[in-house]
Amino acid sequence: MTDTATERTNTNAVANNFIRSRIDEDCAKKTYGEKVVTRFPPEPNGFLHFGHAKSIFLNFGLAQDYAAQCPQSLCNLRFDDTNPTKEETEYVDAIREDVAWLGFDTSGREFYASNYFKRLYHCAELLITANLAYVDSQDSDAMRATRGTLTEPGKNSPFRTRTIEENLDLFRRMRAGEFIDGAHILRAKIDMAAPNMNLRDPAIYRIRHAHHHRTGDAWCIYPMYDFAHCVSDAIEGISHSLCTLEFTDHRPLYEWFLDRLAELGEFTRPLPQQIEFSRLNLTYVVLSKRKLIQLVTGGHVDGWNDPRLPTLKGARRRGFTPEGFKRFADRIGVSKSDSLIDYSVLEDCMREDLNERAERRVAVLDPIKLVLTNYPDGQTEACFAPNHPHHAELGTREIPLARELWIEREDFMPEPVKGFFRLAPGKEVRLRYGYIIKCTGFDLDANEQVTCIYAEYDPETKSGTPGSESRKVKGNIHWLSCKHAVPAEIRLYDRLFAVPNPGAHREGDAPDLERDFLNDINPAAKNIQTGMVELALAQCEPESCYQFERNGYFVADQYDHTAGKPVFNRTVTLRDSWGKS
RNA sequence: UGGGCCGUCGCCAAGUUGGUUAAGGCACUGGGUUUUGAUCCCAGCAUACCUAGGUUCGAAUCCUAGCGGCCCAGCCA
Repeated sequence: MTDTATERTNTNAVANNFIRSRIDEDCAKKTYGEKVVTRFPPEPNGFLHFGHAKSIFLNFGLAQDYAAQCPQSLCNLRFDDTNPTKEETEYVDAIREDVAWLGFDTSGREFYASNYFKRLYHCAELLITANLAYVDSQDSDAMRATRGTLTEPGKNSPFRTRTIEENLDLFRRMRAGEFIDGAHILRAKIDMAAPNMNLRDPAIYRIRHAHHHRTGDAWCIYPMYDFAHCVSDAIEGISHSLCTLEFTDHRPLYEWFLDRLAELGEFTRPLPQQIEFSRLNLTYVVLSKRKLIQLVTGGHVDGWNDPRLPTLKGARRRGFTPEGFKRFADRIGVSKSDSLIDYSVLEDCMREDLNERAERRVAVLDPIKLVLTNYPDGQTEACFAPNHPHHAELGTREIPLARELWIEREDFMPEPVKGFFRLAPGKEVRLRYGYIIKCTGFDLDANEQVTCIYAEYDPETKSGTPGSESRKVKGNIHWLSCKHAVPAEIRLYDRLFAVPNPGAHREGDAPDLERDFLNDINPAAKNIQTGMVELALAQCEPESCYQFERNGYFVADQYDHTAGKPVFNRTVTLRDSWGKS
């Protein structure tokens, strides 16, 4: 193990990974001089999701970390906008916001593949001139038919032998708009018999008479990903171009383009290198763009920022935090093996972050009335609760106690089961920050539902007073004075899907059975109810995070929360070793 | 059955120019603190690195043969 790797382990910092090792080598050899330049290259055709968060922390994090030893290290936000039929400005703005939300300032380092259209076009002509690209006039069906299969080589196009002059002429006319979509296509001249399908004369430029969100109608031909991406990397001086595993087979093509262009004098070495890592797989969610779109357009969720959705917009509204995502990214690491991360890992990361930063408050989510029969009617007294158990400097706040209180319905059992140590007839429990009480009875309605609970308090046991510690009770429940609480809309969210792998085969399924992931949606993932909260909670700002004691972490809704109508979303519950067993 | 990538504890993941006892995190289990069944603290947790052979004084690391998983036949990215 290297010294730096040992340090990382000892300081419990980010673990070493194969990408860092590669970069370390390049730094040691000064391959790229004093810089490590990465890029985050989303296509602006959808919203960013949890998988992108992994990539963002990887790319921006690397540039940030290496800035210490390689001062010129940077990470570019680059919109990969080479397909005008799918991309929109709306997404560009949303992506920029999400990246900023995660904590990365992209001002001054915002790039677009479309900014390089002229240069890309020039590179294409260069390849044609070098007899390394040709205009094919077969239609897409014919191209598919001659591409061969995984086990059989393809056949050369009849247009493969066109002269350089003819190719140049046709390509220029393509660019001039003389042809309709699909009439011709520019292909790299590599090898139709290559075992790697990507090398069988891949398409470089296609005709698309479409309006581009940034270049308007200036172009009617657009470069393909494989061509645009490597050239964009080279133009921006990217040193390490990180992408997911499915692009591994594209690397030879990435290198082919850049090597040829370097030989032709268009780029100087060192050239950027592509390195692949495995994409994020998470249980209980779907992360494919197609499925996400289906959920939104099919009305299965309430828009792209639905708190149930694994989009960054949804996460923010759910109350997930950038710091929580950072923890998550560090925890799952980076490698090339296919991994499946349990959703609880993400939830734990959010809990850990929120535990540290969220002030405590009291909310009764499913209120039932408790009457202290020996407490004077009309009397009110102050109880004091710390705002954070580990941070005394955050102070305390006053919580008024009176005769009639709201407590959590599930904190009372008329006939307690074994191990239940909250309130039950004849049993004692402490009102958190208040007195010890003893249950003396309860009312039932016609449906045998508990409607009211009665108890007597012990005046000698008030929290914080001398002698209050003399008697210990195991149970400790939260409460709110009826007169001093306000109703709030409480949105209880849970995992979007009811099964770990939505849409996947299950044991016992017929081999040919096709399951629809939509059928695996968890109908209980959203549950809206009215609870009672501390008075001051209504006044908080949207997006304020709190721990509602004994209930979980909640956030004031980004859009709907107002002082007049408070709305809180449950981010994640507290861990509960009682509920488990 | 073409090519590429991967296979180390329940989940991640170091280690892979062969060298004594296979990092770390999460989960889990046990104990302690605690006015949140939360948090926090302490301890435990792979004679074993997909399998089988082989090379070697010595192999997770090298060789051979298998097995298993993922990706690729868009004028998408």
